[in-house]
Amino acid sequence: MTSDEVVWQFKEETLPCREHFSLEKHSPKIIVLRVAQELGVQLGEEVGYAIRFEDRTSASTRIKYLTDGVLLRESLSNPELSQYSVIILDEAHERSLNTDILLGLMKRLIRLRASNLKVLITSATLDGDKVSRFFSSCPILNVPGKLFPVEILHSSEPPKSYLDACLKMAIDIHVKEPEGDILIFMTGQDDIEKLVRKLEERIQGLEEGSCMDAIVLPLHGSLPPEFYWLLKFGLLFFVRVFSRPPPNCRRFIVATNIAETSLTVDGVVYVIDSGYVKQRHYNPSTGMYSLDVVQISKVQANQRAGRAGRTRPGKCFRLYPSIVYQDDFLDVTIPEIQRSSLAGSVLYLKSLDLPDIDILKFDFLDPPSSESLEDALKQLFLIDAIDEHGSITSLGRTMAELPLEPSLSRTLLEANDCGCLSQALTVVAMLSAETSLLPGPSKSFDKKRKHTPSNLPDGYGLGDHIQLLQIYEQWHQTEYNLDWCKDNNLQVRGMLFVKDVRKQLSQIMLRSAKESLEVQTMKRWRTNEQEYKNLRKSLCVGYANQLAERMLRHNGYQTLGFKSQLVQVHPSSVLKTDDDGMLPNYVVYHELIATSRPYMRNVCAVEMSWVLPIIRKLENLNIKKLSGGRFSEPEKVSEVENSSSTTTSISLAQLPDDRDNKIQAARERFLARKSIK
DNA sequence: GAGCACTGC
Repeated sequence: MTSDEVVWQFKEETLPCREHFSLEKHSPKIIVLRVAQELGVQLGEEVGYAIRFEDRTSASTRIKYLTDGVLLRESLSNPELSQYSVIILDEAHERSLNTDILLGLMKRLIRLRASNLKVLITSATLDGDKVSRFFSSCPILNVPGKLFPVEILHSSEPPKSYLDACLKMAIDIHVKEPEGDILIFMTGQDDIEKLVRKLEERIQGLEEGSCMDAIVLPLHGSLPPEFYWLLKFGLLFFVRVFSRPPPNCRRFIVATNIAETSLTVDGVVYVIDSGYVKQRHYNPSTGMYSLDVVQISKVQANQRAGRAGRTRPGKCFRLYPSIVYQDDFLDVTIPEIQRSSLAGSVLYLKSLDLPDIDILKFDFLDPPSSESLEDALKQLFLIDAIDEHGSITSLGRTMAELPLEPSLSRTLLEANDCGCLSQALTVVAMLSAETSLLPGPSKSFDKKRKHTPSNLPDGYGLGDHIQLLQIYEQWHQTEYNLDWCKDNNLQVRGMLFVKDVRKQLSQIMLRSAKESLEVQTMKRWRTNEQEYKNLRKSLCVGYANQLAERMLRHNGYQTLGFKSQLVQVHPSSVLKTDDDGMLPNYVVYHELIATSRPYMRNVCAVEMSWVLPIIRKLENLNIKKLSGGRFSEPEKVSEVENSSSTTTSISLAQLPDDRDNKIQAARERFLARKSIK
């Protein structure tokens, strides 16, 4: 369950207080409040909820609302989920990684608990027949929607520049169509800001009195959450165009796909759909993530159109021809499970110890590629979570209990042995919130300044992890002063999240902590030199699969792993060169991300003596053993033969080639169009 | 020299 329409259907006075000003996090809370009210019971008694940092349930709870992630955690300690007699999986069409795993687990549970468990899967758009087939032809219930009709109009040909096309279309609607807000779907913050500026210019250029007033509002994830409330209640604090408030004022809302499902804006009558979305995609053969602009799916296109028909009949203007929609768009969005690294999920499933389940043949609604599973096994082996036969180790079991990616869990366990657990907890928590810490490109600031524009520490040049640690330590010394965050350009929301995560991880680690964390915290918060070293060593163990070696007389790096890549340190890194201008010989990285080039983001210097045992382990890696004979090393013949022979030897379903081609073609078309303007 | 769609355990 994520933030939901229901949020917006409540009156202001029923809203609970908002600690951290985080709206999304509390939406289940609001729904559950309504249910408790209607049943006339106290929240937390018969009706309760559980979300990441909060459990409001008791022994008397009969209806429990929880997120898919929390339910997965629960099945870790009770795989039969015996405390529940009915499980409703909501929003299944969103196909989150967690929901997909739950669908597989539910299929097994239904078999095991046929007599005393009922499962209901609800979905706005998911293909009912497919799910029914998956669950051995279970019955399908159709509940008709309550949307008003939406007229869909396609452009006759693809635009040369979709930004300009959005601009023109929006102005056209404003001049010609009767009142009603306009929702424009763009791909990212950058384009949104550009379009907002252009729209404002154009609107100001319109003849006074020729049409109604207008206000242009951006809507994307990095806006402060307070903004959503203002948007909701029509309070116009972004009044830059016309100061006169509604009713005689049209809102232009320029949004990312956050407005597709997560947020509903009342009053939208017109939708402009660019047909594109930004999507993160993991490539298991390179271990690299990329954030690409891709064509949306038919499901997404229809979801966007539906946003026009929530209050009255509306219109959706698609900036692409209907033939493109018909022939080029995928039917459904690629589920997250086919776009992510699976190390965490595979470890989780292995730790469940289901005797009747073979992880590599796990029954997914849409199975991930075998390449992706193979990649996950190799990653897990290198960090000692599974042994050479693919069985989970006791270390792996502890790792699975931590709500972290396996590399970070491994780092914590190693740090526990090295006496720097407190520091590692901080680094790991900081990394969990990393993207929401720094407010991004500060255009108003001096661009020539390097790296850390403020008084923030520099990690002694040893790397970004050390810097993250130092930042949190400084914040700690101000007794978590929120003004300090603002002064240093750190997002308050992000820092508070880090504090929550750190606390949660500490509690889980307490069970296996070598030295009481109390003691560690009592020690001075200033980390000493030996602790920095131990911390880097722990990171090296955790990131065994994310190592890189500098090339000779060159500051480029080569990743050390099953598939070597040429990469560079991301320019935002605080890693420093030595007196000869050279970067460290060995580094670990948090993430490989392909943007203009393949970059290592969040880099930390490590020593060769720590790297050698890992290289030895890499040499012993045997995928055939790891997968119980399911996968085998590609035979070393020619490149072409090689790839065809591996595909045929694999029994699991692969991504259909056709789909990959479609995605690639769409990306190329988009890039071509962007470069034209 | 570069850039961050969206969730959330």
